[in-house]
Amino acid sequence: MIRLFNSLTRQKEPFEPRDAGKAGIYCCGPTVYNLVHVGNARPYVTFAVLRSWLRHRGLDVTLVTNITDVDDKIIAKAKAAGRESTEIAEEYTAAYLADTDRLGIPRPDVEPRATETIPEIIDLVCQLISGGHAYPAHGSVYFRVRSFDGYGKLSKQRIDELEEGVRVDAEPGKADPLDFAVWKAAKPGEPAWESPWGRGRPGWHIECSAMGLRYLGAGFDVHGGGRDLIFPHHENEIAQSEAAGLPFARVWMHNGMIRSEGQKMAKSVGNIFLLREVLDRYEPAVLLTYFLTTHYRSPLEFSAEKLEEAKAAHGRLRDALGDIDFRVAHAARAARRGACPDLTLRAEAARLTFAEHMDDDLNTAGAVGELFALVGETYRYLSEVDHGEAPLDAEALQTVYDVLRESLGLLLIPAPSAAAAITAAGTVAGDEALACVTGDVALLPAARLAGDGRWDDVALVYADRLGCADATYACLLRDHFRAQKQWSDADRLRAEMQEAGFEVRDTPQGTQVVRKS
RNA sequence: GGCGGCGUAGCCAAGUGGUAAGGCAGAGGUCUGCAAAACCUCCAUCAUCGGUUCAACUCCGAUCGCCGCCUCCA
Repeated sequence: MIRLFNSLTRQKEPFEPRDAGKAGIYCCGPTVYNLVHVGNARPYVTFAVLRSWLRHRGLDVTLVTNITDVDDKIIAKAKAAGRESTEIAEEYTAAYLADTDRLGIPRPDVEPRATETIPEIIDLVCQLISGGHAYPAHGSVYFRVRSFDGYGKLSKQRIDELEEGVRVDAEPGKADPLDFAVWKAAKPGEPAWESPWGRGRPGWHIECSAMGLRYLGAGFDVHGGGRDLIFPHHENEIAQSEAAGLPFARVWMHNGMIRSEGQKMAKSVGNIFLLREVLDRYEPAVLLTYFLTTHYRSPLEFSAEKLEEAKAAHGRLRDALGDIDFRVAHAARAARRGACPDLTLRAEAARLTFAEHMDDDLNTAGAVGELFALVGETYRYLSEVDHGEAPLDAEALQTVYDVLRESLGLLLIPAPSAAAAITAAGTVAGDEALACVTGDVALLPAARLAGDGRWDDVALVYADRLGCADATYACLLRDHFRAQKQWSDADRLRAEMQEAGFEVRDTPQGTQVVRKS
C-alpha cells in the first residue's frame, strides 16, 4: 500500500486514486523569467520519481507540469531589458527545458503553457463571477476571498489573522486587501488577450487551476510543488477551483526547501546555484543522489561538500555494480563455485525493503540506504569468497546486480550499463594473454612498441581502443606484463589507461577497469 | 503577532514504544609487486527539563535553538 503525506491533513494517508489504476499528478512548473536553479529542480526530481514509482506499482500515471509564460515578472524583466516579453518567455522556456533535460529525468507527460490555456482561464473566471466569488473592477477581476469558506484550509491560516499581516498595498479595485487578481487589465505594451472585461492577462494562480483541471479533471489525485508555494499560490488555486464548483487536488505534496548557507535558496536572497552550472561540474547521477538521499519533505543544504559526498556515495554504488558484474563475468575462474542461498534471499529482501520505503511517502533516503546495506553485505560475501570461506554463486550475484540496477533505475539514477562500466580481461592469462594480444592485428604493433619502451606510440594505439569504451586489450596486455613481473611496464600501462579515463584495479581474476565518472 | 516544520555520532541522514539503517570523513588492521578497491575493528543513548508507561529516542507538556510561510519565491 502506498502512503503519501498530504499537506491538507498533515498526515500520511493511503493513496487512493480517483480512477482505479490511474494517477494524475500536477507539479508546479516554472515561471519562465530566469534560469532554473537547484532549488527549482527539487520538485521536478521528486515528482518524476513519484511518477516512476507509481508506474512501477502498476498505475497509469499522467504527470502535468505547467510552464507559466505570461506573468508580471516576465513583463518586468522584458521592460528592464527593453525586449518583448514573449521573447523573454521563449528564451527561458527553452533554457528550462534544456537544463532539466540535462538532469536526465524523463519529461512530464504534459507541459502546458499558460498562454495556450487562455480560453479555459476566462471560462473559469466567468464561472467565479457568476457564482459571486469574483468581481470585475477597472478591467481586472478579483477573487473574493471571504466568499469561499474553505479559504485557508491548506495553509491553516484564518482570514482574520491574515488580514492583520497584510503588507500588500491595497489595489484600487479590491474590495478586500486579501482578494487577489484572477484577471489583470493590460497596460499598453503588455501581452494581452480579449476578454469580457477588456484586454488583459491571467493573474498569478489561475493558470495552474485552469491547466490542472483541463488536463487532469476535477478532483485529480496529487498536486505538488515547493513548500513555499503553500501560501498564497496553492491556497488560491484551491479557492479559485473549488469556488467554481470544481473539486481540486485531493492530495497535496510539498517538498522542503533547498538551503544555501543556512537560508532558503532563492533569487531574492541571492544565494542561488544554477542547475546548468552544477551539471557542468557533476554528472546527473551525482545530483540525483544528492537529492534523493534526503527525504523530499526535509530541508536540504546545498554546498560543494554535499555534492562531493553525493559523488562519493554514488561512486560506491557504481563501483559495486561494476565489481559484481566483473565477478559474474569471471565466475569460471573462481576457486570454488556453488549456491549461496543466503545472498539470493538477501537480495530479494532488499528489493522488498526498498519497495516498502518507497511506498512510505516516497522515502527515497531509506530506500537508497537499503541499497547500500545490500552492497555492504555483498562485498562482505565476496570477501569470504576470496578467502575460500564461501563458494562463488554467480546467479546470486546476478540477482544482487539486478536488484541494484532496477532500484537505481526506479530512482531515475543512471547506472552504467555492464558493458560500459566494465570490460573484463577475458579468460586467459600469461602466455595466452600475449597470444591473444598479439593475435590482434591492431594490437600487434602496440605490444611490440611496448616491448621497445615506446610508450607514447602505445598510448596512441590505445586511445582508439579506449575511446570506444573497450579496454579489453589493454587489460590483457597488462595481465601479461604482471604475469611476467614486468612491473615497470605494467605500471606504465596502468598510467596510460588511467589517463584514458579508466580506474584500474588488480584482482585475482585479472585487471579490472571502471570508467571514471 | 499568526500558521507550520525541524533539532539523531566530526559532517550528512533513515528509523522505531522494547535499548539506534546507511553514506562521507577519521584511527588501526588484513589483502596487495606498487596502487586502487574491498574487508575487519573502533567512533551516538537520539537539543534540554519534566510527565505518561513494565519500557521512550520514539507519546504528552514546557524550555532553548534553527528554519519556512504570512510579500515574489520550487
